[in-house]
Amino acid sequence: MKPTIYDIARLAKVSTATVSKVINNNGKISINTRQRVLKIIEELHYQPNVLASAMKGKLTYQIALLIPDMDNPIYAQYLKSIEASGQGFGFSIVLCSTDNDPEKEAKHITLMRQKQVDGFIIASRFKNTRMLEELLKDEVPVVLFAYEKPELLIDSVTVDDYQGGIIATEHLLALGHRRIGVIAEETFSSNERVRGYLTALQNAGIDPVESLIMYSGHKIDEAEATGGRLLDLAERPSAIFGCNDILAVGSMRAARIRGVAIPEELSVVGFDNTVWCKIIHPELTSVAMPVGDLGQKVMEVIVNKIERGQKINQRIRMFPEIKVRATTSNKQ
Amino acid sequence: MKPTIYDIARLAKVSTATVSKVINNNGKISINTRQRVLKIIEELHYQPNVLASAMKGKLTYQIALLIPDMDNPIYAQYLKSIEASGQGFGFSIVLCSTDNDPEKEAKHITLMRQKQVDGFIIASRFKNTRMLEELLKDEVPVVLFAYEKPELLIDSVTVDDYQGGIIATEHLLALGHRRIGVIAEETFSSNERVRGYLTALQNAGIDPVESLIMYSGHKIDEAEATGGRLLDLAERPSAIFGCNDILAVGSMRAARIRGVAIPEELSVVGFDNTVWCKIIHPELTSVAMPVGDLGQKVMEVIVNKIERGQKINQRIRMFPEIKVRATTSNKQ
DNA sequence: ATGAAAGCGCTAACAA
DNA sequence: TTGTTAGCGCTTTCAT
Repeated sequence: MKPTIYDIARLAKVSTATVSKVINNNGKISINTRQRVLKIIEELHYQPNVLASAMKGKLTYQIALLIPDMDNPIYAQYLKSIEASGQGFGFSIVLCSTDNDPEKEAKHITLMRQKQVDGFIIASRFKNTRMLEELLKDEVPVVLFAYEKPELLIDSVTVDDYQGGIIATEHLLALGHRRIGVIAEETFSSNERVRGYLTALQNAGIDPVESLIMYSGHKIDEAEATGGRLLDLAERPSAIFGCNDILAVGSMRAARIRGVAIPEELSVVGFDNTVWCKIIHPELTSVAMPVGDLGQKVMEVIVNKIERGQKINQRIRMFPEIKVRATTSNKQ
Repeated sequence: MKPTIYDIARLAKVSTATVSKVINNNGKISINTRQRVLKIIEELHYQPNVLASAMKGKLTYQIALLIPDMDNPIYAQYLKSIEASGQGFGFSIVLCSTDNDPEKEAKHITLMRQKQVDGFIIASRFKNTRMLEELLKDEVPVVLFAYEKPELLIDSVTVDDYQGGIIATEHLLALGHRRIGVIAEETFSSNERVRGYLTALQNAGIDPVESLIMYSGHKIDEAEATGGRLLDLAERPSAIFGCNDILAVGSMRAARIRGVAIPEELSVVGFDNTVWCKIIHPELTSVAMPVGDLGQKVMEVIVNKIERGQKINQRIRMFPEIKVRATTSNKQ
């Protein structure tokens, strides 16, 4: 059997209370007793049972991360970043793939609450608003990541998507492009990026053309099809802004199929700056978010809520920056 | 306060024992009592506390997944597949990124044991053999995934890497290639794939050329450099087998830089059949493992160990198959 | 069919 | 400085 605190107490000839104090470094313990207890702990390879301590109102040091799926490489990066900063704060991450399914979202949340996780990080999108409201009502620590829910008073840590849309579009405008297509998804972030695109056009005194704004599913094939529709327009855009790298890469494929040269005949900008940018040819210009900092920040926020019951509500938006690569050039 | 089993018992005018039996569907409970209890549970939105039940010797329904990192897209796929089948079995996955660091491996294992996870799935590589032996000694359920440790009596679920190496090489041989380079990593799987490569050459009556077998780090830049060394050989190979897609894609980049046309002047085969194969141009021929089936299998194995204490040791190897795409063609 | 009660391993208030 | 003890929420044995 695994040794318990009782075994340690017995062998060290002290009470379990003393052992507990030694383990948790609180209360006053004489140096002698402490050493003796520590020695026994060492000898028996004693490991405190986190469950039992959580039962007494302590934390489980587990945070559930709800994320749509791992097919989009940016989600893998989110996960990596959040898990890494979690380690720094002493929290483990329980992964919950939602597949954009509100049912699954609800099941995960229910299950994770039964497992007494200390909080929830919800990444990228979440359909089940009812569930979110319930968490809020029950004062469960929740923070949204790379996602906002303006209608709810709920903390979030995101990149400034609107700003990102502006940056991407201004980059293309500066290269002389006037007819700029955009491919978006039906998500909050995507819409913000489109809003940035419109602002940038307006600032440049260009009237937005509705037919240049297209919506696509999140699979690469759908992106390719949508990019194709943009390229098949009677008056073809000279540049495309994909609201994420998948959408941009899909457009690049559509261009290749049609023999449209990138960047000579078509400039393309993506968003997320995933590794795809560097493996595709030509390398993709993309708007980068500071994923590492975002992960760090979201853990800070949720840990403050968990450990200090911090109630301050905040929407943190960090700045994106554009990584210029080979898919964008002056309009010819 | 969240309702406990006592609240339910009180309101339903039964004992906690009865409530417990209703929740767990065991013992004999009259239909009336059951209904009454269920109704109260419903009304209070009662959620049993998994911690407390785990304290009484039940499971936590959590499995720790140790995985090197998320940068390799195949790991993200592993994770996705394992998490999905975990859901099917009612187990959650706690993610532990090891970064190939034996210290981190050890820290995670210690921590996860304190958190009383029911078992461990260790994916792809694991350096800390001492830790592994300790788990085995303590009879903690562990299964290796996409990784084997021949010197230890430990269960594993993998693809048949040796066979995969044969398949990849035979594909190239069938296309008329004789001088085939290979880029490997210093891992068990990679070595198996190289072994398959050697076997296939031998079967074809070709003497392996030592200088055509190169080892690379796991980053794309390192792969590109190594691919470059292969291409800069006085007598350049007409085909390269990359022991994973990163290595293959790195070679493709090296080829592009040197103006070596793929597949006309160089055929390339990868391994893992990640999404990279479909986004790179030309699309990469790659050996695919049945990731979904592997994930399913590994959960089956570990859940049998956890729930039925199954002791049967087994190494399960599933069959790979090649997905032929555009990077391979007849030697010209 | 139902309930009383012990106890899982730990923490913390209180006593000594 | 150290120990006693009550309980966290649940399961399970043994009575009834």
